[in-house]
Amino acid sequence: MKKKYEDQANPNVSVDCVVFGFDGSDLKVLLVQRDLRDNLDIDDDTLVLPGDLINDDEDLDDAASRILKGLTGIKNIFLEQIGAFGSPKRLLKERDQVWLKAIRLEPNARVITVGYFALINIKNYKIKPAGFAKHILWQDYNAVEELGFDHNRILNAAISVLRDKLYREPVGFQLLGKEFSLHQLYTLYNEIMGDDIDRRNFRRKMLKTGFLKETENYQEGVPHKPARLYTFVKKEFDNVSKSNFKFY
Amino acid sequence: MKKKYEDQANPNVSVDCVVFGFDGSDLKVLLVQRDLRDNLDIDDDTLVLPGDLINDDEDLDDAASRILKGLTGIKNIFLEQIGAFGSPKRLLKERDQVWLKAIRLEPNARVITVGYFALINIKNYKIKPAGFAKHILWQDYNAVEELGFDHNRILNAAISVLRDKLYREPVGFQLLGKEFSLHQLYTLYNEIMGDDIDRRNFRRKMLKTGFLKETENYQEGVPHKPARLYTFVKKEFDNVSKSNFKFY
DNA sequence: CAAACTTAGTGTAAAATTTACACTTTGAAA
DNA sequence: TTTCAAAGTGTAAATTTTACACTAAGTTTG
Repeated sequence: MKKKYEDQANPNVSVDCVVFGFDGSDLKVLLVQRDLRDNLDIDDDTLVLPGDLINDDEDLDDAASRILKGLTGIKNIFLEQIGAFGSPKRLLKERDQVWLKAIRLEPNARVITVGYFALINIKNYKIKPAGFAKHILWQDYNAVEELGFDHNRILNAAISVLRDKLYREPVGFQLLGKEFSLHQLYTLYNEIMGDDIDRRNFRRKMLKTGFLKETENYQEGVPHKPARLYTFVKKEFDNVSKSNFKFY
Repeated sequence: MKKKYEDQANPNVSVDCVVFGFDGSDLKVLLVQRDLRDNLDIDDDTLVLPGDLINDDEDLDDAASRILKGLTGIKNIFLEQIGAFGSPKRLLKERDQVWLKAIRLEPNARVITVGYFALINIKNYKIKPAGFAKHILWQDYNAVEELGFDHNRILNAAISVLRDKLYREPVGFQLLGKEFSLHQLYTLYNEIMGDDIDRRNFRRKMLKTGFLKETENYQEGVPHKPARLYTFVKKEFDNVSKSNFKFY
């Protein structure tokens, strides 16, 4: 099944997206089983990052958005480029070649890919069980094994960028709901940064800055004392960030 | 004059390099006057970043090295990718179109470019006056005006990356000679970071870490007390950097 | 309904880091 | 020998970071 738009597709440039999600305790990545996605009748359960060739008249960012829209149905996801991956050998694994020959008009073309990373709130954009569910899955970041193409490399680059951004930009909130408890934020940082952050110090540091606004709402349905929920106020962060604020 | 290797060139992917140098007081960028470089008889004094289409069998990093080797004659330059630039409109300025039509086999091809930035010690790699000098120049970073294509955008991205790296990685030493005075290092940071760093505190912070090794040499030929020269010891830095060391 | 469980929520003191700040020294040039 | 330019040097105050442990509140279980 060749894609219908492949006649506008540029054979040499693709985009691949690392979509991170957080389920409250673990970091997840969105992966695709490419043979199912592409309806191929080949023996290949290889997982890959969602991606595609770009169209000739399409901006790179737009290509990434298009791919994510196709997967999650949602536009306006937090999305940022992480760089280009262009080893001439990046498509030479045997199974990758089989896939390329089955799907691409020019399977031998040199393809460089541009990596993106996206952050979404898993609960907001639940993958629809029908159709999609067969070939798309949230996998625990720590459970990811060998992916197709050079996608492990892209994933590694993405996690570095994510850690870096978590450290100095208010991107963690993208992974949480609009309202969240300090504990959820704490767990997120603790999990992704890998460090062992002091819970009390974390709380104080976050609250002191003033960019977390207390709501009147509390957690519901939890089997313990419900935590107060907060929202992130970007305007306040912009003040703080000028003074070189660092998250943990 | 079509380039001789253009038959191996991939028409859709190029590489552009932002080469930074430091002359002791100002940050410089290496620019090329493209009509002279390409021996074109067109009325166009547009300056651009050094760059070229990649070859089909060539890694992106290698393409960047090739370009820099061509310009400076030197391999093993500090070189790092800063990302892909792929707006479909990036080549549409009128003068850019004239140039493309004069030089490219496929002047209308969609080209995405991968930006690199390089740091070199100006004194080590002086541009040879013969031949080169006509079309290549070190320009003060602050004096850069409108460049061809989307190269101002690439330059902006590069300076951000440079500042970021100077802040947390020992890359400043790439811009200096093997032996340097603390004052030279200070000037470099002060100039590029734009901040007003306290000289005494800077000295102390740098020395305390232990990755600067005192030599027995002093500046020569300066009309004042000559400063002691230091070298950077990477091994020592690697210890320090684990504890999340930050330059200014 | 009482006990057990789980997470929420809170303060302080010591250590480390950052900041602000000014005068003396040394060599070359005038 | 005077002048000039940068080299080189220390301290005290303020701020930030770190380490650390108990009580409160709601749910579940026996």
